[in-house]
Amino acid sequence: MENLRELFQVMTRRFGLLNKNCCRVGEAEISLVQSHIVYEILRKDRPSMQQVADTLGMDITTFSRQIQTLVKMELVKKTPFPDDRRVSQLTLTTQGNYVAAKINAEMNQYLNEVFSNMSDFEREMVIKSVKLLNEAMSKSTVCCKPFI
Amino acid sequence: MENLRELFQVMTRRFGLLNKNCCRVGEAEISLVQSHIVYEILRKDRPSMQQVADTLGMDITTFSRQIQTLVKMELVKKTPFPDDRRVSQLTLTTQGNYVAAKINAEMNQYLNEVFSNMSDFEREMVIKSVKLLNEAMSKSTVCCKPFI
DNA sequence: ACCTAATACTTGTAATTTGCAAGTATTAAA
DNA sequence: TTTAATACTTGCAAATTACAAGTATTAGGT
Repeated sequence: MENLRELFQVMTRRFGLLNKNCCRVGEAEISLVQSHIVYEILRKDRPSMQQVADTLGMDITTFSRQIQTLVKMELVKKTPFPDDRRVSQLTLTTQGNYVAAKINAEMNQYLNEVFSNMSDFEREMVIKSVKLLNEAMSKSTVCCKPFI
Repeated sequence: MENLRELFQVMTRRFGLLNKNCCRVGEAEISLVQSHIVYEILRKDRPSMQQVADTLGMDITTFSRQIQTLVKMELVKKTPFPDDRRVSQLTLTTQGNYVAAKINAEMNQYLNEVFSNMSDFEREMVIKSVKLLNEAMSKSTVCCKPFI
């Protein structure tokens, strides 16, 4: 059998680099982790800090400080949750939404370019495969902490 | 069309977390970036610093210091290259090889578990897809700096 | 051969990021 | 009503990062 790990290592590294390069939006420059945070806040509905931190596998203290910076940058808003005043609900500001959309567009542009090098059949196969992988990984018991 | 970016974001995050969790080898604990470095040194034949740094998309100064730590940990050896004394050739020590092998084994164990949730057909398809993706990404002009 | 430029790396420094310990505030459970 | 658990925040101190500026070596032009 060919080397499975090598295949996946190279693939994930490429995507990691992609994420790294795609976080400059106009004047606002956000880090890789910050872009992941913004992405998750967009995807979920008013999530709590703990929720997002768990999803991303981040230490809550590190996360807390990252949120502080994002709030200062006026990309994220923290509102106390009325039903349980310990928790803060996270939302994106208008500017935050803009930044998220911009990054999203860049990523999709890249993905489309990647897929443009494939036939329709191949494209379908790859998409199906990624879905399969995601499902299979979520079933795994070996790894990893954040069970998304 | 379904949301391409979401699919890939989730997949790469999972693999990222996997890498993060899989770097504890006995007493030696190495960081995520260090494990990437060790992996690349193993894969290449006596690479130079610049080579590995480029492959990983790391700043050479950051890389230099990471190598210093890995040398102190006795996982990596730096030898001056006779034909060009500016360059240092990187190799793994015995212990370095052991650590690399251990991490590799863990990763493969995880991958095997993931694949055990699939049929033979699906497994073949996924592997073929990852290969396709790697090829397509390497052809892209949009991204990313390190052209591996 | 000789001067200049380019390459391969290293160090100074300063900012950012990280996580453990230990804190506060609030809610749940006994 | 006391105790425990949860959701976060701050005090640190260590690790990581990158820009600027350095050294050493090699390549190129004349």
